[in-house]
Amino acid sequence: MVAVPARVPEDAVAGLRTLSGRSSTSEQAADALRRHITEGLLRPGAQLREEAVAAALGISRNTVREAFRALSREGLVEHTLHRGVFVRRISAADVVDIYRTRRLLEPLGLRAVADRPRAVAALTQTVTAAETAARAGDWAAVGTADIVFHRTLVDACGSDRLGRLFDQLFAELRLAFAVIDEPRALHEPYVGRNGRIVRFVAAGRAEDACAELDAYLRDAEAQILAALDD
Amino acid sequence: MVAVPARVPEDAVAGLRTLSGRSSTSEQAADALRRHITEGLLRPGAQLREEAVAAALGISRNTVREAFRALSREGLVEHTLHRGVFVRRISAADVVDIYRTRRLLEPLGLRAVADRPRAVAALTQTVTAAETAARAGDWAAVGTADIVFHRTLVDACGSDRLGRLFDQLFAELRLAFAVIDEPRALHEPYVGRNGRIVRFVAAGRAEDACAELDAYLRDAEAQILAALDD
DNA sequence: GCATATTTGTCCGTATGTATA
DNA sequence: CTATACATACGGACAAATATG
Repeated sequence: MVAVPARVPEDAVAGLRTLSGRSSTSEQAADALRRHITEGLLRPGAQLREEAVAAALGISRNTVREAFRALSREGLVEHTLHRGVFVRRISAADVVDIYRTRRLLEPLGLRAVADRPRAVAALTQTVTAAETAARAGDWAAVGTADIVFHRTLVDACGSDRLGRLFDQLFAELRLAFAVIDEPRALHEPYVGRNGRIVRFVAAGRAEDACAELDAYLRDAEAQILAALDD
Repeated sequence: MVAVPARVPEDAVAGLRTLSGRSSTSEQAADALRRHITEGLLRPGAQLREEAVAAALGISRNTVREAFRALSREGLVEHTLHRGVFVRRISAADVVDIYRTRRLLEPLGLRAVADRPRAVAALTQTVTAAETAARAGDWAAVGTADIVFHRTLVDACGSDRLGRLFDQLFAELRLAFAVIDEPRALHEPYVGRNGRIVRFVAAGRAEDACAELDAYLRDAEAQILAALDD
């Protein structure tokens, strides 16, 4: 048989789940690849070879290529002509822009939350979940709770399009997280800070909450940028 | 030969320009379709039949399908399983959400502009261009100048991702504009209002500028919603 | 730098299923 | 209900670009 060329391991794509459902095959393929990427099973920079993906999913190359086009528009993969498709590598400039965007938008959500007791309750709940997960040492769950916290903030703006922008933005951030091997150092500090934010809001001190949020975002940005240098 | 079925006229796609360049064929096809849609040559609701598009562009159906997947992610077309691809129809709910988003984000840009004389100059220039076009009766150019004005606002935020969100959002708005047959009634009122906004900013009255911007956005939303009811 | 192998890009033909007149 | 047009999906083919030894 053929010697495995393996610039990238042949089984990088082996665990893709079997497809089933009533959406189109290419959409199911895109879903499977999306899950694999966001769960960190496919690392940034890894190449997705058409034939390997097609074989792993039991579908044709043409259908795989359709899935690639969709994922490319989502920013999860990069397409280079005649070279192929690779899991997106997030640059330092991307991180800077992502956090600039967050610092602009999340305060809008925070001020919207201030008027809504139910939103404050939802935020409190995610902080509690994060604290529980942190005590259990489940840093992946802590990271998820952090994302839910900030997504809840944005949701309070009431704009679907802003919500979708943030989903995409968080998907990119996950790609940056994937490069960091220390989930604890990454997520632990922010459990307490989210708690402070929500307590400020609950106390009606919206400006203090915004200041804390801004500090949180600046520190998180600096931490990821530092981790990206290696 | 085959009788033309023509739920949609066969030549709806006939004017697609010939492809050429150094990007992939499917990307060039997507570009050509994107231009046709944003320029209003392909109306919302029109079906893009694979074979017709492939024939018009002189490419294969597989390649057309790849282009469709990309355009679908951009929100320019809608994909319905086993029915095909249609130019996106913007709903009233979409319009409401789009303007909600604009009312959240554009004030951020307006406050950022206030500190930058060069940005104020750029805004002034687009207003002048709009006034010139209005005197000439070129309402398409007036519409373009309006878009440039508000895009300049958002640009002042300094976030690429916000800029891209707005590009997409304006692309959707163009789909809504395509349903309106009176370009003059649509664009004329806003030439003067953009002028007021920029004069407030130049005078250091940022809050007055924001109030005028908010009123502008509410009126524009109401006008489009009214036109959409028919 | 060159020859070769691999992979992508693109096309075609075709079979099957689905929605609509 | 049937017929038809169309989308879905596959597999094979070949050229062109890229990677490899």
